[in-house]
Amino acid sequence: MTEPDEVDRLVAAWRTERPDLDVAPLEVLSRVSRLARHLDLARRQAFATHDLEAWEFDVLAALRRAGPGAALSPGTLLTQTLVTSGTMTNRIDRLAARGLVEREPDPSDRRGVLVRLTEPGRRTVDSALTDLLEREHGILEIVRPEDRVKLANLLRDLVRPFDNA
Amino acid sequence: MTEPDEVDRLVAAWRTERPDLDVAPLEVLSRVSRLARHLDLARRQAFATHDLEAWEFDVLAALRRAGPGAALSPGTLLTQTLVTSGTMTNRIDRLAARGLVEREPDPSDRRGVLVRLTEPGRRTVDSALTDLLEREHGILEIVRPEDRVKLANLLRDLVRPFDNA
DNA sequence: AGATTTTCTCTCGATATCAAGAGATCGGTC
DNA sequence: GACCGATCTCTTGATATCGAGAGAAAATCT
Repeated sequence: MTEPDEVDRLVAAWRTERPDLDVAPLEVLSRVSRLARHLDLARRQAFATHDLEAWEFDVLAALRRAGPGAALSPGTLLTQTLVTSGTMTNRIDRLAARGLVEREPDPSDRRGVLVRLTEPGRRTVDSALTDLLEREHGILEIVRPEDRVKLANLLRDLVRPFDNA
Repeated sequence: MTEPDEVDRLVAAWRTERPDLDVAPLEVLSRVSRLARHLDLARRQAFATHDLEAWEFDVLAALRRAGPGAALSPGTLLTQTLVTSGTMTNRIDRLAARGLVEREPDPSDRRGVLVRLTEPGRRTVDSALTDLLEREHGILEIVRPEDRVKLANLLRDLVRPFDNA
């Protein structure tokens, strides 16, 4: 251990007040939560340069990953972004108002709608992703390459039970 | 690597659509964000048994860590929980309405208020923490004890730059 | 002392989200 | 071929949060 961080202080405080409990899990899981919070802020900053909110990127990125010319249903998008259907309707509305996506009727299901990335939408998400990855690369630089792999593998083990369930 | 997870699929999709980019950072940082999301849900479930919302726990836990008989100002609480002052006012209102905390005037600053944990509040946060740690211990069981330490140390290195800034 | 700046909590208006349900269509079954 | 549950998107109402600012008291400066 090098220098104590906020979680070290948190854990120490709990050990004083609740010496009966084993608070060791916090050493890992509190750091995961806190790091995620900081990453969220960093993402927001990276996207702000491109006039993009974090939620906008999430939706555009899902469409971008689907490949050129692909169009996804709101249902698919909401399972990928983990929001409710009402929220997704609202998001698509606003993205369409900005001209970043288009809604079109699903030819094979008259209940359904397909959301397609426009050319400006593609350009926006592409440049935002480039920026984001640069910034994230900078965050990881402090960890040795072989430790990044180790980290990725351990985190995969921790996430898998949730993904499956 | 054992079996692919959601992030493996995400990374593979980006490598197909954006072969020009180095998406390796996502292997670590996307997993951090996703794991944090799942941990949030798990926390909510653990607290639901105690009729407690996650935000209620955050406030009560900060007070509990301050030690028996301690009372904290709203200002201190909001730096610890990273919300705005308007939000903290609302939270204290509701916690006080439930009888879990009490507001009292700050004897040394007439602008100020001190928030104190009531006895029911202390009991509630204590039992919720016990439950939470049990659940978190279960989540970490899949990782070997020495790897938990490794994980904690690597995560500390990643978080530290943010904590300092 | 008086004046100015800072600090502290609370109020208010706007907004994004969720949960629940409506309306329409699809897919399978009798 | 008509029902009937399942599925899909959108609407609506409630709520927690944020951001900006008000009001009061403290700290600082001249």
